[in-house]
Amino acid sequence: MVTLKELSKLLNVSVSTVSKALSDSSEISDATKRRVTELANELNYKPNRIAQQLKSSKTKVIGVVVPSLMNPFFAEVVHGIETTLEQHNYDMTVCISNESLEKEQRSFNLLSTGSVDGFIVAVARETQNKHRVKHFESVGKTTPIVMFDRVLNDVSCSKVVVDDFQTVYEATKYLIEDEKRSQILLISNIEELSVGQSRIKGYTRAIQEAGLHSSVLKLDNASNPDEIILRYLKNHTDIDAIISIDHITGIMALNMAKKLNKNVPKDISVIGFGYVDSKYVSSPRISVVDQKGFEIGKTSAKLLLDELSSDTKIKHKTLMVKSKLHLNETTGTKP
Amino acid sequence: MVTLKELSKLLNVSVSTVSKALSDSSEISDATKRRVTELANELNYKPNRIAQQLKSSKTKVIGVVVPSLMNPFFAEVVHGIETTLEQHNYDMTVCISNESLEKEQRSFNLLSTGSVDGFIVAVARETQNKHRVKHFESVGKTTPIVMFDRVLNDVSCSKVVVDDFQTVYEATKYLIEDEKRSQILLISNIEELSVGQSRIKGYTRAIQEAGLHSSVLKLDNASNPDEIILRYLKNHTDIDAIISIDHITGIMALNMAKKLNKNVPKDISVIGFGYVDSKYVSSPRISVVDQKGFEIGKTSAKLLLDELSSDTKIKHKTLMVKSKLHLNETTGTKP
DNA sequence: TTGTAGGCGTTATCAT
DNA sequence: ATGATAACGCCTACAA
Repeated sequence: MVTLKELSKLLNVSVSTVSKALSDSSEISDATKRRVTELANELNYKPNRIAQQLKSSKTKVIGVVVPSLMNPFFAEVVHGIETTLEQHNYDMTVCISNESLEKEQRSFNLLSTGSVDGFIVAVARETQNKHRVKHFESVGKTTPIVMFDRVLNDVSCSKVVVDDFQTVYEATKYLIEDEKRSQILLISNIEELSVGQSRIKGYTRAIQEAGLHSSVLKLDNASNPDEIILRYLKNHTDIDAIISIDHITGIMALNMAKKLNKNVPKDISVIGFGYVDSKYVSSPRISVVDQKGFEIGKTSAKLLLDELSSDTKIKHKTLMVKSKLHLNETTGTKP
Repeated sequence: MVTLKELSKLLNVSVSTVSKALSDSSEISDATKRRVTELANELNYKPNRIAQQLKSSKTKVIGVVVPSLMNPFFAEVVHGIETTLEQHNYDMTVCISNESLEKEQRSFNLLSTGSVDGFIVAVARETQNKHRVKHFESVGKTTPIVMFDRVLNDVSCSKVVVDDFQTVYEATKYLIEDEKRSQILLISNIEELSVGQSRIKGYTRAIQEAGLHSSVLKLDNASNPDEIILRYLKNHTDIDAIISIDHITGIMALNMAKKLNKNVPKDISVIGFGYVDSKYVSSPRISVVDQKGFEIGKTSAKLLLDELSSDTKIKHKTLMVKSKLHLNETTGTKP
């Protein structure tokens, strides 16, 4: 690792001259600038980022803490974050909480010691269930935090949320009004999460307003979700529409309906949740509520960078990224 | 951010005393140790990691550069990396190359300026196609690199590879010998990658050895891969087995076969590629070659950490993680 | 135009 | 047992 000091020795000038020359300072003569830059290029000099960080007490690194990367929604969000950060020459340190409170705390504590300029986080399941907020509050005092999707209302920080209630409300209404469905089943594997609850409420509201009967199938992280769905459909042959609120059970439900020789969408309409590419792994191509993970990631990163660059303390914002219902072949009577 | 200096002022002792007391040095009296640690706890002192990094010229951070996170294989690998790193108190900076050479180079150049102690990388498609290796070679001189899956043979560094040839060879042989299939179609969307070529070779070898006719359907990143597969199956009604070598076209092929009223696995056996959880989104549950992404991630991280901790320069190793064929319901005459 | 000196926060060596 | 000093690599106000 070649340093300013070494360059200065080789050139018989002082360290500060080298430093200034490399930053093209007007104080330095063109002649020395040339000499310096030439040697710097030759030896492939690159300023040591750690030293720069210590000096400036800015790292240009963001800590990203997510529950999982195997959930394509979070993978998409992280991708969105990376896209925006890289445009602004920021790096990201990614930590995976695995839905564990303790792991999340460790990540925050470790990274908040000067390693990152800010955080973007979707809080772990356990954290949300136990309502533990101390690690966010203590870190948040000195380092800006942006929460997305999984958000804690009682923590004061910026947030990027999804209109979960509204989206599912509208999707359900669509099934009722446009598709004339009346026995609509909601399938959930995330009912203990705040986002899950909002989605279920959206469904319930639409069902109630239409004077219909609501049916919610909770899978409780069972190991055989497909079989549970199959059994349910067998025992409730009147179901004529299914809406799933996570990224995988929609496709399962579609497959199970087909297994029971139901025609989709003629006999049963299906709407899944997640991201647009889901449609490629199902036949017919599944209609989905696109959570816009990429968008959420970009928005979160921008929000955080704004907060970091503004000298005046902005008060925390909450932005909403609207989901979008993509109708494909599992809805509509004419597929 | 409270520093040693501040503590030392408040306690009327020198900075070095505080530093030693906090690291429980035997030079310091128990009395002062107590005084120091008490105040440190009270003020929630945490050593500044950047300063430690500058002093020790070790960052305890690994740079991870992958082509994508939307491909569940890479997401799984990154998860495996994180799991191992976190056990050893390392963090990771994740960069997504998006299959772009230029982005990959930028990431390497930026991070190699003291930001990370080592790299784990799966090289981008473009890099592999254009055979550009300079950024790896120049960085590799000073910083250890581990390549996984997408590997460049002419770069000297440690590698973690998959036995692609052997795995597909065996899977094909299984279809031929155990399932008595004779018209086996291979579907590929990654034929330009080295791993894709190895897989195709494994297939071809098995087919040739059995004296059968080989058929390879290349999708060329088409926007309507499902339709291409459907058309192919329509025009080649004699196909009695399908093997896909990427993570998504296997499920597509299964769905298309069903659409043509083929019974899977009675009429057609299907084997996909990817990871075990794929089976949850298909019906019947798809048989897959599990690439063991998690394992690959853990192995890569361990290999790198070994290299970092050993003072003697180990020469570079190449490890192999064996894939495993998981037979589910899309193979076998008795599902 | 160039050089000197000090400091970012920590740690290690060498006095006292 | 405690403190002073230097150093990691960079930057910059101030001197020369």
